Amino acid sequence: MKSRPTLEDVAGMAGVSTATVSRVLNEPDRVSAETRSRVEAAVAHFDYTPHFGGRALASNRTNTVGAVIPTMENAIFARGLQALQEALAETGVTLVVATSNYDPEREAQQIRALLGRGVDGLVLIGEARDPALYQMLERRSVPFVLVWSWRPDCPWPCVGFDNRAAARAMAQRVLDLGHRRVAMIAGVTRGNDRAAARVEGVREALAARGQRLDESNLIETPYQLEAGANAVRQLMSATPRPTAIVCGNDVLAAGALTAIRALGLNTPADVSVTGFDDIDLAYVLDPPLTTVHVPHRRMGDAAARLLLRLRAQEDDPTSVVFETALVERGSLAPLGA
Amino acid sequence: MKSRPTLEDVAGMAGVSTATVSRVLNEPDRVSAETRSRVEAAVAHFDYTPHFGGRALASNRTNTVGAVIPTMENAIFARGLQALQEALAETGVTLVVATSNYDPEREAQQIRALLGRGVDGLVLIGEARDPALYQMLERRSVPFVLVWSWRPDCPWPCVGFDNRAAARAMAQRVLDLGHRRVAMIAGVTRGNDRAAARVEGVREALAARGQRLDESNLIETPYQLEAGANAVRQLMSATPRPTAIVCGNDVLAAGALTAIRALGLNTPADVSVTGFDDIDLAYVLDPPLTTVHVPHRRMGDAAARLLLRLRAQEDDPTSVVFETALVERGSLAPLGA
DNA sequence: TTCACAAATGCAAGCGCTTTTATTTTGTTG
DNA sequence: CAACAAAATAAAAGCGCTTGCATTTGTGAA
Repeated sequence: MKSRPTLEDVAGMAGVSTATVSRVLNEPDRVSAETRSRVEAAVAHFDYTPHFGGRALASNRTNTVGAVIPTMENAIFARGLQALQEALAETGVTLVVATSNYDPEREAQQIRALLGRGVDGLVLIGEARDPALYQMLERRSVPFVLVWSWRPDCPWPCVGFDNRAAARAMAQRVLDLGHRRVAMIAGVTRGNDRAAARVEGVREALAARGQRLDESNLIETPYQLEAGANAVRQLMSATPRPTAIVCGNDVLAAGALTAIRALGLNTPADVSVTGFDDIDLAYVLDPPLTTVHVPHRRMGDAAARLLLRLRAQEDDPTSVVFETALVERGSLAPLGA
Repeated sequence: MKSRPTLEDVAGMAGVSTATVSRVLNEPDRVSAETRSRVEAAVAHFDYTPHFGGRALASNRTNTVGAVIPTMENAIFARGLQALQEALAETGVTLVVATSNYDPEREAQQIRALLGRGVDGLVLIGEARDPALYQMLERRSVPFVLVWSWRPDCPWPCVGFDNRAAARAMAQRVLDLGHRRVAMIAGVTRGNDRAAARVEGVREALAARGQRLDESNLIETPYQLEAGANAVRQLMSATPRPTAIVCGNDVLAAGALTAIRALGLNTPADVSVTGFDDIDLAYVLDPPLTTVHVPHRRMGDAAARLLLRLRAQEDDPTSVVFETALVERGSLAPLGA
């Protein structure tokens, strides 16, 4: 019986048509001040809020954008999302988040689910995905932005950084410090261009010095503490042992540090370790982690702005690249120091 | 020109009415197998997906539930949300997340925003909030579940644990180990019943031994690494210094450990530290953190189930309490050990 | 005063779907 | 094979809102 108030109720009370109430809500300037205040009073009286479905149907917009991220459990995405959300909220747009757990099939599924929810924009992590998916997005003309990765000539609108160059720089630094036996603990590269680019970057740096990352010195594993720890145990059982371990992200590096300590070894005296991302975790570790700083918040923010512009089609916005920075802390030291 | 396909398009192609197509989509069993496959073919042909707004308007449901959490940047919420989302997804329900940054006003605002988005259920963190908000939720008969806190006789459906009892147990343990100068770094208690309950718990344990937590030994500060570090600097400048610091959560404890190290002191030799939550961070710290384990995932899962039952109104579901466990690691040691 | 024009508002047609009710088809039974 | 019940489908009425167009009102210039 006590069903929610509708536009009509409000209009009735204010003595205007529903069209006018709608205008007060959406384009207040088009209504005279007097009428507006009368309508606003009625709105307040009923504690009226527009019906989302009705609105979406009539206007064919939901003011919702979706994001599909690998996981909420890595602080980097959490942080980026927060910024994304805040920037979108300024324009009255809501963010809906779904997770893929680094599984391409699951990601595709989640994208479909979000489209089904009527999102009018999409934020996706990285570039690697089935071309059919991109086709579908274009066919439905859903604006989207790729975040977290960037490369020259990427055909899609991106907001990211050059993972490969950043990883290369880190590996170069490791080599500059005299290390020659360098191993890498990488993330899973299938369906993850960021992880793959980081491996490539390290490979390039090594190649430039005439070295290579052979199979025994490269372990690919999920981005989890335990996985990082396991990888270290495997790497450190080789003879000779590596003197430096470059990790695909900070979580792997944290697991690595813990395992190294458990083995009775010392970082960086016995083996140096580097991370990637520069999450908070990195500087509470002991020793604090030398890592690559990535401006997650700023990326989230930029992604929001780019997406909003795409949606408004005001111009033809282009990709945004961010610089990364090598942050030197205690976990990387010169060989033999 | 190439507007999206509608039910009518599909119906036309399959040679049935729109009602039948709708049934195929929503209650497949009510349609004969033959018709169904014909419709499904047409759906596939158009790559049809129902229009969210139309659906929401006609059925008056969005199959969306909202959650307002303090922040995505603390792993505990991230983890709980992940579980929540997964459990909801099994029923085809989408989760929309908003953040309040521990600000009650902002939380209220976000709740309103979610209601405006037509969520048909709500997950909120903790119990402390303006009674007017609860009234509004009841008036609109929006089902909701409170997570993360629990106390006897809580009038709302809760899925949580007894923060006070857990904190009390931790403080008791600290006292049992011989500590007499105990300090606490707590979270901000305004609008945060979990933080407040944890302080109370510690107070109770101390009181039971004839001690009290005086002003100089209790610092209330935001849940941030830097804040934990600052608090430690302040506490350790007192004479005599505390021998044990109980922290309101693991993030504060991590900041504390880092600052203690920076002061040239040793944990636990010079001062013991305890945390709360048992996030991954806790066991990669050095020393690993003695803390209270909280089953975040299971809470998220249980919250989803409870909310779905509330929504279906099949019965009158009751609150769920989880047990916590004291996890002893290296950061807490007997006094003088 | 009158007219042209702009501003303010009302009218009413949908938007795409669900759902109740009515109708047709199918199957069953004596 | 008629008679009826059950199953399958169609018809059509909205759900609450936005928006193009028509109408009314107010304004300044002629």
